[in-house]
Amino acid sequence: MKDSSVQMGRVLEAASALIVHYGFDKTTMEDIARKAGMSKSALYLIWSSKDRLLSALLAYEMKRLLADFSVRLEADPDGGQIANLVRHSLLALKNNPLMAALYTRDSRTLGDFVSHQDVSRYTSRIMLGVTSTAQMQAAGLLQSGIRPEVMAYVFSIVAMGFIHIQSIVPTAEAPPLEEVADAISHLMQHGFAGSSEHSAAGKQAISSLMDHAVRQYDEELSKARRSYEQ
Amino acid sequence: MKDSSVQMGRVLEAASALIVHYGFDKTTMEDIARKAGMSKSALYLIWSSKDRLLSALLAYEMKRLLADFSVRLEADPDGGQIANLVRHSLLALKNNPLMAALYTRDSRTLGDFVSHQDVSRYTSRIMLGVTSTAQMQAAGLLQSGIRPEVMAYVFSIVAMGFIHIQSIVPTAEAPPLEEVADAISHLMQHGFAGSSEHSAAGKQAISSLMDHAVRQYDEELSKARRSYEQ
DNA sequence: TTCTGACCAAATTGTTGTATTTAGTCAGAG
DNA sequence: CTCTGACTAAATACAACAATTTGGTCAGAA
Repeated sequence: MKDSSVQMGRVLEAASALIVHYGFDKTTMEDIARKAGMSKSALYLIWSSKDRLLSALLAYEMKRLLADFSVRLEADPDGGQIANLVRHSLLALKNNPLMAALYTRDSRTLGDFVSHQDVSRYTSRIMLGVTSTAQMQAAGLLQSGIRPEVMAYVFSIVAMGFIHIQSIVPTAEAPPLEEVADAISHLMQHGFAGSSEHSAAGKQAISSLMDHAVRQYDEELSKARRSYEQ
Repeated sequence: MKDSSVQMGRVLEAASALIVHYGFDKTTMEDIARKAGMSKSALYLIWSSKDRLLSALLAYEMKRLLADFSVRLEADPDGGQIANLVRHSLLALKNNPLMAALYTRDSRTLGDFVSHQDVSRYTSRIMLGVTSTAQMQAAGLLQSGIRPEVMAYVFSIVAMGFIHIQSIVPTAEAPPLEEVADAISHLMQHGFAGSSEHSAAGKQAISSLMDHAVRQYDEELSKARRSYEQ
C-alpha cells in the first residue's frame, strides 16, 4: 500500500512535467512510464485508462496547490487577512502550471479534457468561493456592502487576469512578481477588507475549508484508481 | 473624399459584424462586399489586401472604443476619479467584441494576425498605460506608494480577467455586469485612489491623452489605404 | 504477486491527387 | 472617374489510402 502510493507519486510527477511541457495529447503513456522508470503496463495496473490517470493527476496537483497555499498561510502571522489570503493563493497558483492551465481552460496542455469534463469542482475552489466569501464577510474580515457572489466573482477576475496576462506581456517586461502580488494585496486590503483585525478567525475558516477540500481530492485520487471497486 | 469615407465606414461596419461572428479566416472579401452593398473589386480600390483592411478595421474599432469611452467619461461628473475611469473603460471594452478579441489574442476571430503582427500598439492603450498612471499619481488622483509600472500592470490584469472570465463563467451564472463594475470601481477607489478630490485634472489628462490616441489611429486608418503614397 | 515485453486494434498522421474557394487583377461598362 | 463582372493563380478543403503511433490487453518472466 505504501509502496504503491510512493510509486504513484513518481508517475504523477513525471506525468505532470511532461504534460506541462508537451501537452496532454502529445504525451504518451510510454513517455510517462519511461520517465517514471517503469513499463507502460505498470501504469495500467494502477489506472484503467489515460483519462483516469489525468483525473488522478489533477486531484494530485490540486492537493499540492492546497498544500503549498497552506504552508504559505501558516508561515504568515497575518495569513487570515484577505490581502494575504489573496497574495498566497495567487503565488501558489502561479507556481502550479497545470492548475493554471486548468484555470485558463488551456486545451493545448490539457487536451479535450477541459471541454468534455466538468472542471468546476477544481476551478470553483481556487481563490475564495462564494460561500467562503460570505463566511469571511460574516466574520468581519471582508466588507458586507458587496454581495458575496459579486465579491467572489471579482476575486476570480483578478486570479484569471493574473494568470492570463502572462500570455500577453512577456515575463521579461513584466514587473517583479512579488511587487505585483504586493500591489494586489494592497488593493484588496484597502478595497475589500472589513474592519475586524482578528484575522485568526479567517485563518481558521480557511484552514478547515482546506482540510475538507484535501479530503475530497484524496477521495478523487483513490476513485480514479483501478483498485477502487465501484 | 467625403463619399469615399462614408462608404469606407459602411465596409468596416460590415467587416466588423462578419468577423466577430464568423472569424477573420472564414469571412471572405466577397462576403464583406456583399454586406456593404458593393462589389469585391471596390474594396480593392480602397485597400490593397485583406490584411490592410483588417489593419484599418482595428484602427477604426479602436477609435470607436475610445469614442465610446469618451462619451461615458464626459457624461460622468466624477469621470476623472480612477474608480470611474476604470469602470468606463471596462464597460467600453466589453462593448467592443473585436477589441476584446484583440486583447485576448483570440485567434479564432482574428486569424493569424494576432501572432504575426505586433499588436502592442493597440493593447498598450486599453485602460491606463504606464505614463498616464504616472501622470495621475503626480496629480494626486492615484496613490504614489506603488510604482506606476506595477499599478498599470495591475490595471491590465483586471481588464484581462474581466474579459477572459466570460469564457469560463457562463454569462447566465455571472452577477449583473453593472454590479461587477461597481465592485471593481469600489475596489479601485479605496485601494488605489489618491487623496485629491480634484478629479477634473484627471479627466483633463485622460481627455488629451485620448485626443492624441485618436489622431494616431486616424493616421493608421489612412496609412492602410491604397491612396496613401509612401 | 509484481511487473514486463510482445502484441493488437484503433486512432492519428502523412501522402497524393482532385475539387472548390478565395485573394487579388484588369479590361471595360456606365 | 467610379465601379463591376469575368478571370486567374494560389490557397484551401476534401477524399482515399498507406504508414506510423499509441492506448490498451495479456501471457508469462522474475
